Formats: sequence, structure tokens, C-alpha cells
Amino acid sequence: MNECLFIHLHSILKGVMARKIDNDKLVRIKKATMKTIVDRGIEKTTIAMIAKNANVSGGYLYRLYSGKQALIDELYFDKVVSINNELEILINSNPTSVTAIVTAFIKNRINYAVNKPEASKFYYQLLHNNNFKVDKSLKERNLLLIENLKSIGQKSGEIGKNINILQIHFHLFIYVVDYINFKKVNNFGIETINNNDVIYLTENILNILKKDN
Amino acid sequence: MNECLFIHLHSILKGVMARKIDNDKLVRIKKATMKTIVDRGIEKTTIAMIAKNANVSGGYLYRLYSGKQALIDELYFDKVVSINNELEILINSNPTSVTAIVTAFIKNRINYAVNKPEASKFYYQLLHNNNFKVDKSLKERNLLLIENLKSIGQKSGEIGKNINILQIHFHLFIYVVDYINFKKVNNFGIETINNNDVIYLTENILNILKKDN
DNA sequence: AATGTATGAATAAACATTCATTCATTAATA
DNA sequence: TATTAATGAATGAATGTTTATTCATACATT
Repeated sequence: MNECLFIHLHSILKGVMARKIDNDKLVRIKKATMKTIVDRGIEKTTIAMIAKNANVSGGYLYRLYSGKQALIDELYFDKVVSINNELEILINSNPTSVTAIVTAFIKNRINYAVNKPEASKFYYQLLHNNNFKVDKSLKERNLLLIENLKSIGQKSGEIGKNINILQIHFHLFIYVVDYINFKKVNNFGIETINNNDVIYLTENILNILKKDN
Repeated sequence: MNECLFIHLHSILKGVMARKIDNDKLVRIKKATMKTIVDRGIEKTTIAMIAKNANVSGGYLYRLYSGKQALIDELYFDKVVSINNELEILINSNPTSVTAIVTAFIKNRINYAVNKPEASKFYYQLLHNNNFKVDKSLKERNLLLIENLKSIGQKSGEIGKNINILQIHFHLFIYVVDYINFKKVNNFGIETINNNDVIYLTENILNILKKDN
């Protein structure tokens, strides 16, 4: 007993690991989850399929995630957080110009859609799925960022007096993502999203936000 | 064999029915399907739940539909067809004004969202689900309608030269639906969609379509 | 009595999740 | 250095649940 305990503590302190963790595995699982959901839809995606696409045994997923819902949740929430982080950085580095912030934000969305099509489509699907909602604190953080943006715009005259938070949120976070996805999916599979779309979307949004209704 | 055939034809000709069909059933099933999907999401919706909500036996659904997918498909396609019918009527009755068509179209979408919230939310969910795509002929019909709208707008000067079909489609069929749903869902459950939104959305869309990029 | 409507228990397939087992790696020992 | 013991990583067959679908039966109407 004592000896056993000793050996155990010893091995912990020494950092003993019976087998090197294949660090790639987590990445493979994340990619496979997104790819499978994009290819087949959430309803038809099974743990077995994800595991197969990730070259991992079925049971192994449960070592890293408590279940299917948790796995998808985490991937989605990560993405939502990182988009908000991004917006925060853009606001802090352009404290007087909504145009600059929106332009950069849209540019990032388009780059993301082009460079990480799987992740981008995955995010788009979950954005419109009622079973995956972000939690309250995340929503509140987002509202605060939009408030910041609004006050910048009202000082500079880029945002009209009667524009409200939800209108800004909708056009920045939903309109843009939907438009990009729509254009990619519908143009006969040819990826036509490009820098012209940055200008197009930015102008549309700024006009909408400027206008007093 | 002959006799059997005779009896069958006879019963058809005479309109013999062993039991009066409960005509309400089909309506109940349709409503229950939409409600269940809106409440729980497509993934978590089962035939058993739909049947229970419709006060119908589980097996009875298979008398009217070949299966779950066919049931949902049909409800969705019906809606897509009726929206296109509606647009066609609006185009025919306003052959020179895009503004009139778009205003009426948006008014209808908002009325629909307010008066048939369940059906409206159901449509919204399927609009963004990859597993439910409308077939080619329906897509083509829609494109033709949009072409009509475009040529009206280019004669009247309401639609810019460089605007393409997909841009018109996106703003009329996706932007509007998404905005209405977003406003309904996010305003803390209070239904704030009203006639001001008709003006707001119409102005936004017409500005976007007018602008030459 | 004849016949189509409607039921819901039974069936079989699909699925998420678990867990006994195997495997790879390292530390300790000789 | 070679061997062994210990440990946690990883597996995948087994489990139990959920689900869509079927079908033998009961029911209502003419």
C-alpha cells in the first residue's frame, strides 16, 4: 500500500506517461466533426462516422468530450468566442472609424470562408440551428462590443440616431455570414467570393446603419 | 379476380367509404410536424412525437406520407411553391414598379410571421438546412421570376445595371426572412415586428438593388 | 357483410455510450 | 544493456436505448 502510493506519486512527479499522446488526434477529431457535419448535416452525423473520418476509435471520443452534443457545442462556442475576440481587437485598434472596423471584419469573414471552407460552413450551419445556442455571458459580451461600435459610429456620424443594437448585430453577424455562404453555395460550386464582395458588403451595411429611419 | 376488380371499381364509382376520413387529421399532422420541429429542432423530432401532438396513431402517418423525410419535404416544398406563386402574382399585378412588388412581398412575409408563427419558423429552419433542398425545376422557376423582376427594375431605373440575379434572390428571399426571424427571436420573446419593419426592409433592399457597384 | 380507416404493439435497424481488454511507453531493476 | 513491472492511451465489441417503419387486428360506415 505505502509502496504502491510511493510509486504512484513518484511516477506523477516524474511526469511518467505510459504512451505519448497523439496530439494530432484532437485536431483530427475537430476537423472530422466539422467535415462530417458539413457533408451530411447534423441529423445524419453519427459518432461512428466522425471517429472513422478522424481515424480514431469510437470510444476514444469520450475521453476528450462527454458526448456528441458537448463535442459540437465546444467547436461552435470556440468559433463564436474567436469572432468576438476579433471584433474586440478591431474596435480597440480603430477607435474612431466604424468603416475601418466593418471593412476589416468583413475581410476577415471572407478570408475565413475561402481559406477554411469546412470550418466556415460548419459555423454557418450552427448559426441557424436552434439546438445550439450560445450562453448568456457570451451574448452579453457581444452586446457590449456592439454598444462600443455604436457609440463610435454615433460620434463620427457613421451610425444614425435611431439605429439599435439588434440591427447592428444582425447586419454584422448574420447578414455577412449568410451572404458569403449563399454566394459560395449557389454559384454552381465556383468560389466567386473575392475582394469586390468586401466593398459590396461594407457599403451595404454602412448605408443601412447610416440611414435614420 | 374479376369479381374483386368489379367490386373495387364499383366502390370507387359509388364513392363508398368504409369510414369517413377525418379530414382534420391531415391538417393536424401538418401543424404538429411544424410545431414539433420548431419546438425541438429537426434532429430531436421523432415520428412518435409528431403523431402524439397530432392525436393520431404512429402508423397512420405512413398512410399519408411515405416516411419522415417525405413528410417534412412536402411541407417545405409547399411553402416554397406558395411563396413563388405569391411573387408571380405580385409581378403580374405590378408590371412596372419593383418598389410596389417588394413592399407587398415584405408585407406578406411579416404578416405570415405574425399570423402563422409556427409555419414561419418552420420555413426559416428548413431554409438553412442542407438536408432539405428544393428541386431543380423549382429553382429554375424562381430564377425566371427574379429575371422578370430584374427587367422591370432596369426599365424603371429601380435596379442598377450590374446587379445580378443572385443578389436579388438573396436579399428578397433570405435577407428578409432572416431579419424577421432574428427580430422575433431576439427581442426577449416580445413580438416587435410591425409595419415599420416593412418600410425599413423595403428601403434597405431597394437601396442595395439601386446602387451600381 | 363488405370494405376501407385507423390503431398501436412488434420489429428491425441505427445509434450513443460504456468498458473489458490490448498496446505502447517509461522507470526500475539486475 | 536487457528485462520486467507499472501505467495510462486507445480500441472496438457489447450494451441498452431510441427510432422509423410495418402489419395483424379492430373499428366504423354503407
